[in-house]
Amino acid sequence: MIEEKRKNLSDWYLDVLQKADIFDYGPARGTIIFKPYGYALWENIQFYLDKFIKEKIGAQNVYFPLFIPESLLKKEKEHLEGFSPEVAVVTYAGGSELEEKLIVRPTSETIIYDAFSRWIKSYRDLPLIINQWCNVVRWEKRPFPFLRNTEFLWQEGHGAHYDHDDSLKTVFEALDCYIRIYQDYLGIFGYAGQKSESEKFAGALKTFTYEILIPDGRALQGCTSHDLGQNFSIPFGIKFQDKDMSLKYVWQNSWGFSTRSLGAIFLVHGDELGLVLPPKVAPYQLVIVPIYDGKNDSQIDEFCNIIYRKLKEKIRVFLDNREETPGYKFNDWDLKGVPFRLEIGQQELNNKILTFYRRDKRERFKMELDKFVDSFENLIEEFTQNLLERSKKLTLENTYEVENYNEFKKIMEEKRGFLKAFWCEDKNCELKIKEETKATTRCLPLTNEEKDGKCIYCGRKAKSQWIFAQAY
RNA sequence: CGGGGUGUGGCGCAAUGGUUAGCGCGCUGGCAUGGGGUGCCAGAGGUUGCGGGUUCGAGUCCCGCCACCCCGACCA
Repeated sequence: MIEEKRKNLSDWYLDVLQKADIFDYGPARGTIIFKPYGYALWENIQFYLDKFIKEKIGAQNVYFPLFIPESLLKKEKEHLEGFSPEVAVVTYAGGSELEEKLIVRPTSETIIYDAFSRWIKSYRDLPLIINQWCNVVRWEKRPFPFLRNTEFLWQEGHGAHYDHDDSLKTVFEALDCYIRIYQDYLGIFGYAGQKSESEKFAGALKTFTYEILIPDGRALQGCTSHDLGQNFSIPFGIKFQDKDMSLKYVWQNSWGFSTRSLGAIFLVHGDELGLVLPPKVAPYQLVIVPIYDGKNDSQIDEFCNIIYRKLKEKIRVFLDNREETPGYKFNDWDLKGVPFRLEIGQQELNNKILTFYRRDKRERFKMELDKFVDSFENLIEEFTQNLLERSKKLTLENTYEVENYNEFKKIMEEKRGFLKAFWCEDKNCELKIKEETKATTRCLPLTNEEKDGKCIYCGRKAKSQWIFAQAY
């Protein structure tokens, strides 16, 4: 809908990602292999997010087991019901049937909170905030690389707090970290907000999210941060003795950010030449392409090597001296989405002014090497902002404030996108809208101000405009 | 699980029931080229998804199975 050249976004995506050496399919359905170039991207995101999690949220990293005894998963009813359709279960191991089945974790609330119940005894033990980087397995009906893998990588953070306010503070700190990663590092705009009752995490009081518009008009849930209230602490018996000697249950939260974010990067920024990777997390921030002429090849090589050594200290750089034509390499690096390129040939040999190229604008520019190195931080900041602006523009241009249901249906049929509409917050209206238009509530934006309105579906009184879209 | 589709070198495809299953991309070796997917030469690479059946003869026809893909319900 939005970009002519990406009419078939799914084909474009699968084709480009495989050509760009991001991933390969795994042998089991719904699994993928992260190839070095794809995995490096995740490692770089991890680097920044991990720092945020430790410094801004105050969490410590841990690692819990992959297997969860079935009895633990059963302790919280809503959680169990939410996840049981998509869990993988080990029933046979070591040559015989297991006495108790083992769940391959779809998320780790239960196994972590079982430990919390033993670790937390006193108000002095609070808050307890931990985080783990791990894989989880969810048997999705229809897998799609990065956006819905059977197995995916993420971090999941878990906080146990003295009271609800303290827990909520962490809920919003986590959400804020995710928004900062998406906006300041990945250049991806979205709507931060609260999930509806039916869309929230199984077992949570409230779920907060960052909803991203994909150029085909559908919405991607970019992360989640849950206010768990005391829904888990009560069944798991996570209680502490307070100063006044009374026993109290902790207030909890959990929050996660996954490799789905890579899918968002590819889909939101990519163009007809291929990927456009945000420079702060791109595996290579710059690639040097030597352009040989058959006469001065050794001098060009030497010159490239000097520049390479100099850039290497501050920039993730790759020197591409493969035996391919320059045109081939240009296209290859455009496809792989490397943010900057430096072209070194006869013209540059005895010259201080070098030829650079930036992927987002597809423009060449001339600059002295030292100046480039000195202004690199600013350049990647500006590059990221440019991506964010584009993404924001796309999102705003495809956000429609609608007041009658026919218009709503028409937009969903013709172009999709985000639809902002009053909703009475009755589940039945939400369900009917989904059945009739495929759109579900994505979130109630945090910036929402309550006012008088009428539900887009039933016409009854409504106080807030929700964001609707077709979910990815 | 429902609806549709496809299985042939690594990938994309071709092959009226009839010799030794072809082509493009990619890969290997070589020569030239080199500022936006360059050209030529020489190579390597196959139990046609699996199992039956029909036939003088099956990639091709029939039956069964399996796998994967697309569309829906589920979903970070």
